[in-house]
Amino acid sequence: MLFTVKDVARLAGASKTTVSRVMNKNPKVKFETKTRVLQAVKELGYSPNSIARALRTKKSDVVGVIIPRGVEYVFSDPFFPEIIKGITSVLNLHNLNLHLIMSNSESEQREIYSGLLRSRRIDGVILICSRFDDKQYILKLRKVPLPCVLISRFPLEKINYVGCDNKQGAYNAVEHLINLGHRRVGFISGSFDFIGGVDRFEGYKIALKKHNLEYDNELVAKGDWTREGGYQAMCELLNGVKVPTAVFAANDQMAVGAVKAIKEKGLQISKDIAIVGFSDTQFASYVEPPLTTVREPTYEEGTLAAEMLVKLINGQEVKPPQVILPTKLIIRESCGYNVKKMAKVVIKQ
Amino acid sequence: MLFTVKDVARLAGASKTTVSRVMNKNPKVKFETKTRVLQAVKELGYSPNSIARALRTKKSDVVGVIIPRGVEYVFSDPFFPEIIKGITSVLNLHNLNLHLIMSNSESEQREIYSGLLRSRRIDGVILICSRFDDKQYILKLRKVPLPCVLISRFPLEKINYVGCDNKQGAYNAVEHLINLGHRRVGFISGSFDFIGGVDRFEGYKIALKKHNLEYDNELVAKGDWTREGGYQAMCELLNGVKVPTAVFAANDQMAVGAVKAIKEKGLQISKDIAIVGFSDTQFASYVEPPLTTVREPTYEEGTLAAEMLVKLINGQEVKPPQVILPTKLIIRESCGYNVKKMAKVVIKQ
DNA sequence: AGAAGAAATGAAAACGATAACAAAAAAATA
DNA sequence: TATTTTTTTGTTATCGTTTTCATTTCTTCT
Repeated sequence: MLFTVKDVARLAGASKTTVSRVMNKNPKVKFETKTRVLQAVKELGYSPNSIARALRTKKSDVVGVIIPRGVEYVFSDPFFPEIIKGITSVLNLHNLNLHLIMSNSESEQREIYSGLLRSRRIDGVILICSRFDDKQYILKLRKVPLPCVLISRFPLEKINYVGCDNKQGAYNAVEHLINLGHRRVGFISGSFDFIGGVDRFEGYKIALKKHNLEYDNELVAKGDWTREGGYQAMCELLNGVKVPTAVFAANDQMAVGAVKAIKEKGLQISKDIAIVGFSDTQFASYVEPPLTTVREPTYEEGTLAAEMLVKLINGQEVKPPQVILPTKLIIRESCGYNVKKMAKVVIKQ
Repeated sequence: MLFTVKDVARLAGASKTTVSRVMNKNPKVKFETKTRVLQAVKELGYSPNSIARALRTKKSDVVGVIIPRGVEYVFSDPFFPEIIKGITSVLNLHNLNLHLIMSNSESEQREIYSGLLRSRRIDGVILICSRFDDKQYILKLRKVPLPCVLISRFPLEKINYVGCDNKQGAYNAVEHLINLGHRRVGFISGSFDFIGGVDRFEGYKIALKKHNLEYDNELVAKGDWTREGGYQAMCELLNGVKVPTAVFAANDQMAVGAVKAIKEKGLQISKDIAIVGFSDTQFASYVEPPLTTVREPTYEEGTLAAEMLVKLINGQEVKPPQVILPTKLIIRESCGYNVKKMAKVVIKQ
């Protein structure tokens, strides 16, 4: 049996208002009545109807997390659970609930935006976006309007987001290779409809420039974020006129594919061709040899985004509206090391 | 600006009730008035307040998915996103929303059960359970009461669940090894607080028995589902008095760890020691050599559970209340093959 | 002790939808 | 045309809270 304030009020010999005050920890209730009410609450196992409360207060205490179709796998594998864990850790702290919105198709996606966001079911939204195409949805969100935080940098003004520094991360990876003595550093790109794909490519180019190496189209092959794509791209590079001595792949999956291609060619990783990945997904360390890669602070992206959103919902100001978290180069065994430069390099598990 | 039925009614020159009827596709509205109302709806960009509707109808159109702390990683990696994808694909079809409940601690877990489930915020629950300990929560759920479907077999009567056939899967894996000619088949177990851990162990033992091989404690080492645990367990086996010629690990992560240990010992996978994993996670195919493993139909578990729950919510009968989905042995390269038995074995990518 | 002020409590309205019932309009029948 | 039946529409109550405002009770001070 489910009870209401009315039941509690009757049992405690108080009014509905008083019961409500007790439930909401309003201090203007005499200690004695409070205990009487709490006793009744306990006795009946009463828990307020959050729907009714939401209707009256116009606050649902629910946050929507939107995951556009396709994002969860393409980029990196434990991305999705990790980011959700980060988000929930913060939301739980604030007694907020999480609505997971995962569209399986473009049309579903559209419905979500037209219906759900206006249904007052949600106090704010975290949008895990990553493609330039997501712009249309972001603009719609703004019109609702609903507090909103993106996960991933996005080239739009006046928007809240938290992302990781893809450009700098890529830069560090490539610089690492150059510091090891490599002059012919190849790149296996992701697709360029992804923001991260473009940024990582940028970082690659900037690193070359900084070290006076000329950008060479022959050293770049296009992948599609998958292992198979990485494998194909590496084959291209291996069969090209200029075979690179080191390759930076825009994510770990492709790096793993590249490793396979290199091995099949009878070459040795790190000795013949060094390789660096991006994201530090689990298989980066599973592969033989363990992959040097760029670690993305996925969990922190989740927590930060959630914290930002909570502030927005509470009408507080969000200090820097846009946050780019630093990445970290994780050095394992896929690049070996140049003895001359060894002082600069710390081998890490 | 957000509008209500009242606004639409005024603009369309109709009553609130009529507007409500149109929104709910009630057929008893004259075509002419219907179009007038829809015109007004469009003009104002009206969308019903789902909170108010939920209060009145006592249906929130929200389904809770509970993921107890720790489950998402221990078992197998893409488990979590894959199962969620399966669930959402069905829920979206029925216009149901998904509340993701992820507790970060035991105390949070407890709060969830005492508060959220009674808050009428949810019409039903999918509980991704896997430990015997989860029993307490299941029992609480029953008391609420709230339609509920478990993902994972659970040793309780009169409960709805969908799981995969861990026992048969393990059986098949071990039988495969035996068919290849192996007589000394080892087992790396997971922890036994997990239902799947016990079932897979059972399957191992049954397969031995069926083929007249005696169970031998010396051939069994305890892991903890992690790669590191698998590595340690394999080391134990390798240093034991009876070194197995084949090993079945209760999940892929441990299998990968075992592979590492075997390689370090200077032995060759499949030639010296064959190995089979469980789950067919992504790294099963990433490892060198690609792992023979048992595929768990994760996505289908999600869809089926969601379909069952939808039926329960609608008061329909759920035909078989408990479903065990079959697994599939994926044969790759970690076991090689016995020429004599080859006819039985199909090599697969 | 009585008045003024503060603290605690309660009655009634409101949030925005739907449901039950009643009434009006249209169609069918006599 | 009058009457019955059917279709369509509208009125009012309701879901379970919180909020506003009024009232009561308790303190404090002269």
